[in-house]
Amino acid sequence: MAATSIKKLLKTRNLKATELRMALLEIMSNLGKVVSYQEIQNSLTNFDRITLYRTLNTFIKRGILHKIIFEDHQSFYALCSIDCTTDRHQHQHVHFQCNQCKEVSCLEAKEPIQLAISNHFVDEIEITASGLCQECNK
Amino acid sequence: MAATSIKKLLKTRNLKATELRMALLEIMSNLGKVVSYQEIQNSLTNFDRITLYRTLNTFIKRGILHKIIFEDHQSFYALCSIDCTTDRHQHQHVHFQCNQCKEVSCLEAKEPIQLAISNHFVDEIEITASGLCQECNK
DNA sequence: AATTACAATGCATCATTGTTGCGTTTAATA
DNA sequence: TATTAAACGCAACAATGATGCATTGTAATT
Repeated sequence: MAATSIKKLLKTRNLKATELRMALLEIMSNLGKVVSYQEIQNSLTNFDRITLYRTLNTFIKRGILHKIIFEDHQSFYALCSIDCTTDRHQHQHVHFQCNQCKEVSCLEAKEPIQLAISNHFVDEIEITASGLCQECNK
Repeated sequence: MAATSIKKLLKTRNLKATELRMALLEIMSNLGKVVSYQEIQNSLTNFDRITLYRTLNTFIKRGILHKIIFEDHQSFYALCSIDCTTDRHQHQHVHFQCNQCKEVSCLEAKEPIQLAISNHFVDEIEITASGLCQECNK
């Protein structure tokens, strides 16, 4: 994603194009995958921990990023699809973590994921799976 | 669960029946629901934080408890079904959190949950959903 | 019932992350 | 360029995760 596109994205969400925000989105789009909090920290230089914390939360709230939590409490972040808005995240995918290489990926579902539970109103569904990824399964 | 049953359970997992372990399992089985880490701490008296931490981890490793993590990093714990062993957790259910009362429940699936991803080996699947529970949806 | 072995505890210690308040700085607009 | 609200950066604190190690307690044996 070019710097101008990033600025446009931020503008649509009523967010100022600050240094850390630009750097973060550039890293995320360059890596083009799900990244761990660790990776984000390692990729950034001269940043304030609290600002990063707030930036991530802001991005999640505004539908720019989404967060995935696995059993070991590690947080992962991924750029949202174009459908996500400030109001609502629209995810139709499964989050998969490879037990071997520990990489996380978003696997798009072909059909909307449905889940009916009697007498419950189901708002959001999150599916995480683990096993071996394409590479490690060879 | 009676004290003798708890002792038996611990014995089958090669664990000593210590005070905290007995107290923890008694609380879990009395409450008979998914409990948050907070609730566990509040229900216990005179306990060491690190011992509790290790006890929970031990129980998870031995297939006595399973842990559920929601977006807000709060941990929840539930007694495993009888099928879980030291080697492997066997869960065929969905974890549901109510957005209103914040209660978490395990909803048993009628059929085994399957998920096929091309070229991946899928080992474990975890489904979490949120919305309104039976009570709050009235 | 006393002895023994080792599992489990309790304490110290440190790291990481989450969270909030507040004064200062900066981006975006006029 | 001046203005203003948003965002930052720092301080401070809480909660949890994690490990080492000496001490204690459980469970099996004698």
